[in-house]
Formats: sequence, structure tokens, C-alpha cells
Amino acid sequence: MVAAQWTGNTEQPPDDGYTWRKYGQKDILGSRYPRSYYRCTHKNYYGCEAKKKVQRLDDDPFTYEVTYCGNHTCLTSTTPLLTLPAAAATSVTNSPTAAAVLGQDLVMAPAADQQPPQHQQAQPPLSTSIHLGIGWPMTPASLAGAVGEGSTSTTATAPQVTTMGATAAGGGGAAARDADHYPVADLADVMFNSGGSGSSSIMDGIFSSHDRRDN
DNA sequence: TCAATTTGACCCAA
DNA sequence: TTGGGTCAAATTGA
Repeated sequence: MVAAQWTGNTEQPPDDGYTWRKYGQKDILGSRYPRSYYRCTHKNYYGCEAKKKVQRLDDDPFTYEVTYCGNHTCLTSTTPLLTLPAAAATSVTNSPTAAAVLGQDLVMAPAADQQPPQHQQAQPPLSTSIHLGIGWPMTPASLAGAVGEGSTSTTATAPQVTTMGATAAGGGGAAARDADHYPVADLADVMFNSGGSGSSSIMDGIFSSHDRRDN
């Protein structure tokens, strides 16, 4: 269970440092949001078989479940911003609303000094929940540590994905601790459910720089 | 012009 | 038969 932050289009999951090419999108039964399929851009050059699936959660549009399949065999010029297991399901939470409320920009936390994480070795499929939040301090060290520990838990066994209150169960460390102070889902609910003209002006400000295709 | 994205069709396993 | 995953032609944008 990891918290991370990023800037840019919050309609999409964050850049993890690799370059991905979308090759498909499917409506998934029982899910409000379609699932997108990506493969490594360098597949053709290096035969890199890395893939990932990205799907927004029904109950929290700012949470993405990202499932990584395969290892990157390509030589990318960029450094992975998120060090993830070779095969993992990652829940990525972003809450631009809360970030706006807190008056802080979302900044993608960098990986910890290219420290080769043990979990990048080939491992059996596992799930890692990464929370991309919102305003709490996220140091590279805490991110890397959280990733490593989070790799031992699955999304199914990591409840409170939206509230992030129980992220400590997966060893979220500082991220989980701080997350308690910024309940993403609650803030989002307030923003979306408060209604009235006041909220709309807030939302306009929040999403002014975001892709609003959904509207 | 080329690379990335979109999207309908196809394949295959359950 | 259905749903998930992939393919590939068309479209879009730099």
C-alpha cells in the first residue's frame, strides 16, 4: 500500500517512468469504467513483453487498479518513477479534489535513487496498492519502503483502499500514517456531494487544468 | 510523415 | 454463449 503523488491529467493513472502504448480498451462487466490495456512502447525494438492493465474503481474514480504483467526487457532512457513488482496489481489513488483543498500540487514522487528493489525480480503475481495522494509529504524513501512492504499484500487483503485508513496493515509506514489525516474518499465525497453552486465553482477551479472529457 | 490512440472485430477460455 | 484480452484499420496529433 503506497502513497504517491503526481501532477498532470488525473483522468489517467500516473506515469510510472516507462513508456506505454495503449493497444486496447474494454468495457468490463460490472464495472462502470472501461479497462485499458497497455504494452511497452519498445516491444518492437527490444521484444519487451511488459504489459499493464489500468482500470478505475467503481467506488472511487480517483483510484486506479494497475496490473503489471511481465518484466521490462527494454532499455529505457527514463528512470521508473514508481518501482513496482514485475507482476502486480496496483491500486493507484489520486484525489485532485483533496489536493486542491489542501492547496498543494500533486507531484509524482520519484523512485528512491534507483535503488534496485528486490521486488523487481521475477515474482509470482501479486498485488500492490499504491495510493497516489494528495498532499501529504511523500519522501522517496517512504515511497520505496512502502512499495516494498506493500508488495506483500493484495488489494483484496488491503481494505480501505479509498479511505486509506488501514494502509498500515500493509506496512504503509509514514504514508499510511499521514493518510489518516487526509481521508481521500471523504474529501472527495464532500466535494462531489455537497451540491449547490458553491461546489461547482470549487470543482471548476479544481478541474480547470484537467481533461474533462467525461463531461 | 510517423507514432500514438481509438475502436470494432476477432480469438479463446470458462 | 459470454466476457476478457488482443489485433489491426482508421483516426488524430505533433
